[in-house]
Amino acid sequence: MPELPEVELAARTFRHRAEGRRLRSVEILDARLIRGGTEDAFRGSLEGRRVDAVTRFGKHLVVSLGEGERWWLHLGMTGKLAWRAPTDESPRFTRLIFRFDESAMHFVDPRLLGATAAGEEAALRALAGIDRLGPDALDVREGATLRRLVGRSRSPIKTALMDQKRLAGLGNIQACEALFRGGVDPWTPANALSEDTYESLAAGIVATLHHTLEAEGEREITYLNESKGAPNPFLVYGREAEACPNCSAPLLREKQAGRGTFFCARCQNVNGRD
DNA sequence: AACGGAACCTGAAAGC
DNA sequence: TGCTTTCAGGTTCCGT
Repeated sequence: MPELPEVELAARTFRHRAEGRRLRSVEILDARLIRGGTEDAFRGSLEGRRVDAVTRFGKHLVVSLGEGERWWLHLGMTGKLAWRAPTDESPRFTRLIFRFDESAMHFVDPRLLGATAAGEEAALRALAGIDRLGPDALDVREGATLRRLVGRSRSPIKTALMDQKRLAGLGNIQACEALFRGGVDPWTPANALSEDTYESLAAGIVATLHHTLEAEGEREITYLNESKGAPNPFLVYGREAEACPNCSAPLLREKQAGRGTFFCARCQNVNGRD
């Protein structure tokens, strides 16, 4: 589930619920999420410590616990942080529970592709690969900046946008949405796009990130107590065969580097490949 | 160095 | 109905 907007919302909720509070206990239901050390070491690094700050880098969360101690979390593809009252039952697929005095944070992750670790800052950043991340996608607003970051790659622009070493935060959905908003063919090599195209693509990235933040922030509040799923907030993602919101042509889906790419052939000027 | 593809995991939905 | 295949919003490793 999580790309930059979801992780940003997770960070805000985390701050709201836990900043300034002490982590009382850690329950490990499935140790496969824990990296870089034993279960006991992980628990030992966290229990009794106070949450000073929660920071997001791309899709990564880093929690400052004081005295140089840090806690890293990555939600992978299916991870979620669910906050509940202390006595509430865990949601299905809860793998770890972090208990505070007035609430409990459940790390829910059906596919176990998420990860977490705790330890001294430098070691943790190396383990998590945070030093290898490109700039955060929310901070890249200029076409020229975007071009400098991804424009030397010969990969298709969609692949380049999702490369966290170039630009941190975009995943499959946000890349599809940004390319649609910018009117860009996802298969064009990144180094073959014009300056003007980078300008509209940068605008597309900013627009989709803010749109998703607002839509899902709203969802979180509105649907907090409802079991119903919210409507699809995206323009093209998950809308194969629906009408393009811009030109009404049927939207298409094709596999690209193993991931589904949703697009409008007309608005994004996609010609036959293969 | 840089790229495509498989692997890591598991569940839900679609297809037959 | 029940079995099989495909797909899923991520990252890393491996071979070319």
